[in-house]
Amino acid sequence: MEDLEFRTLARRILGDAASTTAPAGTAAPTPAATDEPAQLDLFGGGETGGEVSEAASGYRTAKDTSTDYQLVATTEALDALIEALQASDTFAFDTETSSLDVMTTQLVGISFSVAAESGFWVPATCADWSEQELLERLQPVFADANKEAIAHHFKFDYKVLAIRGLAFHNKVFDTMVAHYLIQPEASHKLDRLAETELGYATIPITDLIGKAGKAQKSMADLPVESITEYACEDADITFQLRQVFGPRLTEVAADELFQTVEMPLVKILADMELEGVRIDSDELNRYSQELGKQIDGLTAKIHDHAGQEFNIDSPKQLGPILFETLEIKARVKKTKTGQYPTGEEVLEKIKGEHPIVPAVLRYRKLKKLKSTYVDPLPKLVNVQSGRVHTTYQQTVAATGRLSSKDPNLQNIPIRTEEGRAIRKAFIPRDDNHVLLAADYSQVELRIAAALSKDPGLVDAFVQGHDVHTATAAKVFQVEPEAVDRGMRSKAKAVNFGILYGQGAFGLAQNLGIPRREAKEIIDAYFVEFAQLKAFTADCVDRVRETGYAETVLGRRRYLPDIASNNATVRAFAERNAVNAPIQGSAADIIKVAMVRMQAALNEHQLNARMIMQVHDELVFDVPVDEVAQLEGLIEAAMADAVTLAVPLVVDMSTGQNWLEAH
DNA sequence: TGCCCACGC
DNA sequence: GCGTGGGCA
Repeated sequence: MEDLEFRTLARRILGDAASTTAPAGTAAPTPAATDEPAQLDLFGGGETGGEVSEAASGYRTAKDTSTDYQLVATTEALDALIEALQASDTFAFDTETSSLDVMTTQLVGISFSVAAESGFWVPATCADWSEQELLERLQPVFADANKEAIAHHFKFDYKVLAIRGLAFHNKVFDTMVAHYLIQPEASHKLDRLAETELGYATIPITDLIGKAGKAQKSMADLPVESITEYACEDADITFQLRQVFGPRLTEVAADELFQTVEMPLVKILADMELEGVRIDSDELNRYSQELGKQIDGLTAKIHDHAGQEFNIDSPKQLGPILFETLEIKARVKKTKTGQYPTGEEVLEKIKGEHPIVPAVLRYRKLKKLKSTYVDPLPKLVNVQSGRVHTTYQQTVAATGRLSSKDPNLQNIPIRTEEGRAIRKAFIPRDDNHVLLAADYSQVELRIAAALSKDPGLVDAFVQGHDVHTATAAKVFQVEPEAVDRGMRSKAKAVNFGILYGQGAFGLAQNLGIPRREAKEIIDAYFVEFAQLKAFTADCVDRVRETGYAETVLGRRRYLPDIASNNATVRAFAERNAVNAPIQGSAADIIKVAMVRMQAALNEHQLNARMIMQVHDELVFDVPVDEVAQLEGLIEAAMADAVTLAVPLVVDMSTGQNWLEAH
């Protein structure tokens, strides 16, 4: 790769940028018409899979596309690139890193593209600059609020650069999130989209660093020149995808959702992840020891009962012990694999038959707690920050929800005493701070009420009544004062069932009652809440007509299975048709609240930080003297996120740990 | 690697 | 209904 000739560079870029158009034929993979040889041949004469994949897939590749990919490794070349970036009102970029762990990765370089089939690769360091010097040169580009930055999975690149002090003020267009709105359940990987949307097969990363395994190299191990084509291609493809997805977002009526919710949210999530959550590792380690002792005790007890040692974690071994050795009579049939069922539900039923059973149940609970939460959490604490830095995934849940991983902060136990102990280990940054948890009360049921306009349900919320008690009163035809716990819990189960599109079978299973009784309850329910019933039917009808379910902000979920000939498959789609608008609207609402809340924090220049999102709950790390002010801002941001036919109610509480903050 | 189970909303 | 993750086979 030659050093670029910067005098001609700007002219060439500007010329290209001026004539850039969205590529035609975005769907069908069309082999390139050009017989022009690729500019670069990094891999020698046909040693790699380029030709193979081209032949096999029919997609164009770098080899048969005339591209202008340039290495930028001199001050003159960098000057020209920055000039080109400043002359363009939009640019795509992509960071290359040595690993995918943002907190520890090295920055290898950044690629840019301001026009289709062209790109620039800028190594993080070279003879002419250090990493910091490079970022200082690029800072004005990223700080330009009038410029659009395009990236695929922007959150990752943003975090890598933000850690290094770069300030971002560009308008953001994340092609991954855009595609998530266009086709939520499809793959959003860049390589895949290059194929399906551009008919182009990218250079496999394995061509550079080898296949996964011990011998796999890191991006940082390669000579910078050899990365040029690969890195430029990513920025180029990203640039091209933006041209395709812009109009597509309009077609699916998702412009506003994208611009005003999802794009602002990307940066907010990134900042939450970088901020992290402080964990009391000592507390968890103590608890781990305690759990370990209890598990050992239970293991001995269980083996003692069984009269032999065996693997309690293995259903295959546990089954025969329970039902043959100990001859516990189970009124259950074996599973299709010929094994005894040992699920919690089964064991719960035969708890009284033999003392080994409750011991196994408790053993499982504690083992699960220890291996899923107590032991892994301290290992995920970043040594520098002393906090866990989760990753919020914005493009995986089909309904529009976020998900959280490494660690998953959205499934930390709360229901049992032993589980709740884990929440005690989530603590504020220091003695001067508290955790503040703010959660939407019954948000999905309120959405169901608002969307259906069912008078009974709407009334209960408008009057501020306990919705499950109000439901029970109607279903069981008694005064609200006469509703007992059993009635309320049954009503609660039906309310939840509605949200999940669940039928009599599911309800019966949940409540442990005969299916006939479950059906009676549901029938009575739908007599009282006839409009809610009509709403669920409308949801299904609309999906049949349009092909998709839709949330309050117009987020779509396509459900082609609604027309399936397979009754099971079709029924699943029908449940989704009811659930997706409800669950998805709840996701929309809290996302809006997060955007509003971050704006409020910025506007008032508070030191409080939003640090967690758990579907209907936001958690803040707050200086004690900001608590009162913050509560007012949260109430305003969350309760008024959208206007519905029922009020949104927000419950708030503070504490010295996450458990206390509930 | 896929399946089952269990945790959250 | 929507997820993530541990452990077995």
